[in-house]
Amino acid sequence: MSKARRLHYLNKNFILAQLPPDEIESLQPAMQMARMTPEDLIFRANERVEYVYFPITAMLSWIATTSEGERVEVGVVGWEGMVGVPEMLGYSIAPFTVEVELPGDVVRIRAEVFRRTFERVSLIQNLLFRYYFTAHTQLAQSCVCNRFHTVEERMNRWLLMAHDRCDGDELALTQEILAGMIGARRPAVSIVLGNLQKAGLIRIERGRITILQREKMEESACECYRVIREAFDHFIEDYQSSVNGFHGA
Amino acid sequence: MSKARRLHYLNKNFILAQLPPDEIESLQPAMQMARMTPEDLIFRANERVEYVYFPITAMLSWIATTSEGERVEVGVVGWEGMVGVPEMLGYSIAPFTVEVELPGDVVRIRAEVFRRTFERVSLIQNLLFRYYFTAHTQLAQSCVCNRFHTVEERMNRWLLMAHDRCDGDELALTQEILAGMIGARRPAVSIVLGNLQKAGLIRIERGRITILQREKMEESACECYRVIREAFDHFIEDYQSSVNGFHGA
DNA sequence: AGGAGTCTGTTTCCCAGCGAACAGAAAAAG
DNA sequence: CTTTTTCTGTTCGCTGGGAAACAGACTCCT
Repeated sequence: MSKARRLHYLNKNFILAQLPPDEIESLQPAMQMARMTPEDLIFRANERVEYVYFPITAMLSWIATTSEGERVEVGVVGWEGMVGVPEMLGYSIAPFTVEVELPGDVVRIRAEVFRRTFERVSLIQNLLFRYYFTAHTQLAQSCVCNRFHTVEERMNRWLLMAHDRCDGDELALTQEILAGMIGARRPAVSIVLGNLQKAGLIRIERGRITILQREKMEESACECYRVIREAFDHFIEDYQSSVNGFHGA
Repeated sequence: MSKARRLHYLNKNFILAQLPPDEIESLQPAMQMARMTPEDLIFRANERVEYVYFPITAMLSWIATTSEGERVEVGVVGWEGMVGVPEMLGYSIAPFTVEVELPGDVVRIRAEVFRRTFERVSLIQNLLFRYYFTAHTQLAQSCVCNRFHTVEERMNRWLLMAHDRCDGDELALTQEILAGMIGARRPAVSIVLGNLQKAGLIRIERGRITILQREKMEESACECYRVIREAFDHFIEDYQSSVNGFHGA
């Protein structure tokens, strides 16, 4: 799916956009739009979940940490997904830390209200499970990427994934944060970013990275980007066709 | 949960053991016991799923590969779990390769029969989703482990996880395979194993590794082992108490 | 405007582990 | 028993990137 096609969903969250009107209506009172920045907390691991979140232009990340304080991102969530799935099963405790990586809008729904949606079998339920399985692929591929690929490759992948989920070509983030996302040190990231800029693929400014030549970045990214993207594309296209089958549209 | 307590489930698969009698009965005709060895194929990524598998003494692994042929395990499945979850959602295509890592017994059920279980909300369905979320934790922690931990730490973790899932203290596997599991080269594994043997924690024989001092191995393993194990323990204990609550037992 | 705080570019040292290669030992095949 | 195959132990050079440190640049605050 092209970035252009993706933009179709940028004014709304893909999952919410699939909800039948009656389900939307019942959630409406507990639903609110919010603008989130990296300072805002989404979930802290092992703490109670108050809201489930459906990003629109914001990008969230699942973060895993070690007791030594090392951090690495194990998954990203943008307009195509949501966080708070455990709520579906009646778990109120977040298994991972989730942070805002790129500022933007989200829709959030109070957890206890959202959970009621799962008291019967529904379209949204099936959709969310499918989403979760897709996220599983993302996680597995991140595993591979972390094991075998260089800082350059991992960073390239991350930038492309972020670019897919943000509005426009500018990513508002520092090199420090970027390094944290891919589990590398800042100096390594700084050098690699410098090379990309010399090659004209990106522009670096303080606290901001602008993607200039996305196509070339895709060429030089590791296969992990493609694998993950295909999984998400499949999730979206698959669901659309199943809905079309349902409604005869 | 102690290894001793775990052994309680070794004669049966934990998930199957939770099934109410009527569900067992309806699955019975499609269910069969089989002995699997590492030569047997479970799933190949992107191919059709014929059976879902519930290991008993066998240990299976989800394997991710790169196009260059590098391989790394992204998850293990033993007596506590199952493979074939996508079937629950009507996906018939395996997202990952799954292999037999340690030979042993499994129960398998023809996929199309198993799927019927999911046409209505049931206990087993909730159980399986919970299992899948636990597997998610395992995957995320593997991500961290792959990024930050040494060959020695990763190998230690793997040996402990395998030990939790096998019958007895002997693991029937070559160093080559072990290296593949943790995404390292055999020489590195060979050296680390040699050190463990010198320290008296294991015994190495051709094609076989015997765990001699499990407690000491746990001490020297990275925290990833503990995190994953706690997630699985929680899965099992949580479900048991919810069932007890249900049945008043 | 000036100073504090934050972000970025770069350098130096160092090592875990990859890649490659080979020899010996155990098992399997004949 | 001999040959072949499959494992295991070990060695060595090389490199990506971690750890630490510092200077310069930008931003924001007062």
